[in-house]
Amino acid sequence: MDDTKLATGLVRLAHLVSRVYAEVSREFELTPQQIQLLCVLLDGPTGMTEMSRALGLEKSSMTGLVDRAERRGIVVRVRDQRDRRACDVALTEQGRTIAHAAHRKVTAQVEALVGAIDPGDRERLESVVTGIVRGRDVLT
Amino acid sequence: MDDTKLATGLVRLAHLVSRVYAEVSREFELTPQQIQLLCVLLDGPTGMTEMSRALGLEKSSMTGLVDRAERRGIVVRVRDQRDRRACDVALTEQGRTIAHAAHRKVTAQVEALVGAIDPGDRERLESVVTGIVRGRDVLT
DNA sequence: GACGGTAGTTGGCACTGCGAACTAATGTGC
DNA sequence: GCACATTAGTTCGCAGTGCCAACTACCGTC
Repeated sequence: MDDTKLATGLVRLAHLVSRVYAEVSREFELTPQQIQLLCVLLDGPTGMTEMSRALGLEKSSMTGLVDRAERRGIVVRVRDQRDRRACDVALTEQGRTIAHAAHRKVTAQVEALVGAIDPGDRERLESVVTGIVRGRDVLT
Repeated sequence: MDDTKLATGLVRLAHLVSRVYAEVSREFELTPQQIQLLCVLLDGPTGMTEMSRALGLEKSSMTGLVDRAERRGIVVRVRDQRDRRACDVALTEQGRTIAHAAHRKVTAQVEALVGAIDPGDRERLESVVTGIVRGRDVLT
């Protein structure tokens, strides 16, 4: 019966983290989605379809997201030579800078959220969280 | 150095939970925000201002959110008698049903995500997570 | 009874994300 | 070598999100 308690706690924690994400994004005058896009691209230039998988979005949603990001000068579309239908999206210099800074800030604030906990607890929590996340997601 | 590992894991977890939330919401043909609204209201009728605090939104954003939810018949605005500026938002019967069902589904899916862990660890984690979350949030 | 604060709304804006329909290039089978 | 299905990405229309600034209406107080 109370095996929902941990789940509930994790959901709340997730909401909390989302707020941190949103706040940090605002500081950079970007949306959380745009920051997320940047973070995905830290792994290197990526095609639209692959990114849509990584972000869990429809391809059609990607188009707009990348359009707006490009307009802001944080990413660029690079036409693929081998396959002229395709294009890779890559970070601009500015985009890369923001991506790193945002990543640092989010990490720091989440770390602060967790605060001081017993080192043993931290390790346990870490391994559980890592286990849950493994092979499922792509992000920051 | 590796004190960023937990933070990173938590960010990924947050994204994962958001997806669960989004999927479940879609099953009910509602948005995550609308489901969130319902869950907050499970604690009882609530004024606009208080809800905006609970959800971390501007009051003006609440107006639209509640408008659309009301149009869908899942909540109602109840004019406050004592203070004629104010109103409480309350669940309709249908809203309550959905709120419970959605809560169950989200919890179950997150629980499934967590998977099997040692009962002792679970209890420990529960209290750690609860400790982090305490007094900061309101949600499911 | 004037006046400052509070509850909620309005309007304009940029952005999100979906589905369906589309264009253009690629690869496959015959 | 060409018809055909497939794949990459775009376009369009739509409902919804969330901010800010400005506003209305009501409350409490002096």
